[in-house]
Amino acid sequence: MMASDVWKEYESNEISHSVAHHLTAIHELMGDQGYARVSDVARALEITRGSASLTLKALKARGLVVEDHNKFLKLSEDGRRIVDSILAKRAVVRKFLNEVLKLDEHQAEVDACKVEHLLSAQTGGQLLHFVRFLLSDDPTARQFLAEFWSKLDQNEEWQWPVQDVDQLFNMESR
Amino acid sequence: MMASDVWKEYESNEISHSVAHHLTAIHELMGDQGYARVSDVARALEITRGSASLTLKALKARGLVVEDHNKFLKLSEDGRRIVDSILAKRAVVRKFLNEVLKLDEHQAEVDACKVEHLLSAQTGGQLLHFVRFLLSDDPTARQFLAEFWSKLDQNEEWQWPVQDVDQLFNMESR
DNA sequence: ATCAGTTGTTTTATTAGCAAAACATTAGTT
DNA sequence: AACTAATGTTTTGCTAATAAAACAACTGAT
Repeated sequence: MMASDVWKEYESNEISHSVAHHLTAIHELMGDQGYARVSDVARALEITRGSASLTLKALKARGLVVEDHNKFLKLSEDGRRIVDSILAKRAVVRKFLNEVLKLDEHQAEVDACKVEHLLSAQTGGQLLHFVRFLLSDDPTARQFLAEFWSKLDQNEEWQWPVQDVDQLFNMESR
Repeated sequence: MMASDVWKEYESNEISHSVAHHLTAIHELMGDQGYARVSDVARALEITRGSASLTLKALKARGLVVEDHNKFLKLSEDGRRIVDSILAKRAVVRKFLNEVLKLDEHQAEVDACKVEHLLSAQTGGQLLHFVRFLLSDDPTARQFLAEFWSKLDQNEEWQWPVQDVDQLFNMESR
């Protein structure tokens, strides 16, 4: 039986996927061209100006975005903090999917983009530790990865999804 | 610059979070009590019967749920296939977060629940391979995990998020 | 048989996020 | 000055997913 308080936490996130990308768009525009206006965000996200205007108005009300005397947008302290944590999680997940699991770059980017705003800080932090050690020059880590990758080549013709979830790990991990 | 076709793929998923849980609720109710009606699904998800009725009507129209002559619900072939893949991904992610990254069970369950319907089949499959090998009795895997866990205890007082994303992996993995 | 409880549906309303279109403002050009 | 382009906002409408409330139909007990 699924605990109902678990699945409903999906909506109780700090930010939505859309908000995450409005914020990161501002961040990247600031880095790329030094400023970010409503139209720039709309262009970057390929949505209409009207849509961006409404979303950004809400973000200003939430204190995540601040507006210049001349309609120039900027991330607030809180907004910057959120963007930092999202970009860090995205980078970690993308690196793990691409460089460890050997998924192609596009797939890694798409999947990382999908989950970046959903992972908790703890999960992101632990995953960072893990990937850091995994990709370090520690001989044990290197040997482990080498063995894993060699095994990967062997089960090329594998089928997903599996019929019986209970047998997913029916090997040695009870 | 973020490729705009990447972040918009979030909406172009096969199923939404809500649909995923309506379907898995039917699956689990069938296993638990042998049948699933609209009210049972609503109770399991803690939403109103009206809400469940509408969502399930849409799922019947999409051919993922079929209805008995007496309003009893059942997963179609397609519905069952979707539930299988979701439950498999959830199990893999939960196991990875809990047994490898050592996140507590609740956190692992919540995060797995959030991303289960978003991961591609390839990502889920590769992650399964990885976790299987990682938790197998292969001596290299065991040694690697032992070293990782011992390192985990050392950086207990770590700070997330990081200020500079570019320095996340600034160690040896360029 | 009536009354209460359960079930399923429909209608109305809300929220987030988008598009489309109308509108006002500003900037640049001629 | 006038014309054009870009910008920002507002309004209207759409979809998905919810709640709330009203309603109809069936079940069961007394």
